[in-house]
Amino acid sequence: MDLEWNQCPSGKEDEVEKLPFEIFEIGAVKLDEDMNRLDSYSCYIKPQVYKELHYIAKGLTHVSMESLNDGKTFADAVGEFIGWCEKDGEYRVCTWGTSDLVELQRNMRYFDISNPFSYPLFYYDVQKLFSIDREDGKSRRALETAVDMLGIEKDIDFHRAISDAEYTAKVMALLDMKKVSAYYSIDTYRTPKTVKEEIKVNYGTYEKYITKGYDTKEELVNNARLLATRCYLCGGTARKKIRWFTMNSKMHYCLAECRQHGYIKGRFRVREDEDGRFYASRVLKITDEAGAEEIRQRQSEVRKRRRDKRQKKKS
DNA sequence: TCAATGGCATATGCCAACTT
DNA sequence: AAGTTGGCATATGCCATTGA
Repeated sequence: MDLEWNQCPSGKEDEVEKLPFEIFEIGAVKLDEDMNRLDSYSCYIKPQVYKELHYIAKGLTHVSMESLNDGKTFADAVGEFIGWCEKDGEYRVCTWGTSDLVELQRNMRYFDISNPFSYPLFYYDVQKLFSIDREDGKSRRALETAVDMLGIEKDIDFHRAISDAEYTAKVMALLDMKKVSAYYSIDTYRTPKTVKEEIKVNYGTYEKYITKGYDTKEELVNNARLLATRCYLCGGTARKKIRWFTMNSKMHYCLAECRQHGYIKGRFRVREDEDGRFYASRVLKITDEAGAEEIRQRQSEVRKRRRDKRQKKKS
């Protein structure tokens, strides 16, 4: 799936706060389990909030307001699109990058449409899968770059919803899905409300954990479930070698050790959801002596920096 | 132009424990 | 008693990347 959206043409001062980006086009291609192309979907949406195109969006997509005004209401478009998704049975959304599902749900919330997606919402970020399969797993390539690297023919213009969906599908079809299929992403537009809704996924090489939301950061970062380090391979307690520490209040790190599986490095990031509640997304990962040493280094650097600050202040 | 992520960096202030 | 140190927390900004 790919979306095109517009933003306030006259700048942030005049924008509608709850809707920084207004979706005006939906495009999608449906693949089966074997990556065979089954069907496609495409539609325009008539703008309700920003009635002029921002010059960036206009230059990128080359659409005209005239054609958008012939489009459907957002509610009709979403209803139709979700119907198209569901008509052949179970489906999984795949996008290039992480932003489309966020903006889609933000638009749904703004236009008061109940969220049709299952919870928790797992999806494939094809940009990430491409990186895991063909690069270092961390790079974030532009769709056109990936298309070039894979030698896919560029027979249609980029930056239209349906064409980018077609290209994303073609990229995905060329990936080694046996290798990358385990690496699905977790959408956090809707965050866990209760402990029961919390999300913990074991990816084999690492474990991801999304906590519920708390009113204050203090409550969050002092929470026992967040701070506890259990080995995700055997379930045993992993004793802390270095307790949780932070460099900037957002990223926290620790080092633990499982009796059976050795060093486990932990990191969590404090995040804020749309309702202003604080939650954490934590990753535990088995590491080796070198990885452990990196954590020790990082901690001593933080200490040294603070020590230096003190002395500098005195002199 | 605007949103988001991750990494790195700077500055500041309070408190408790330890050292001198 | 005065000074030092680390822990903890807040705020901010830069860089590089992607998305529209």
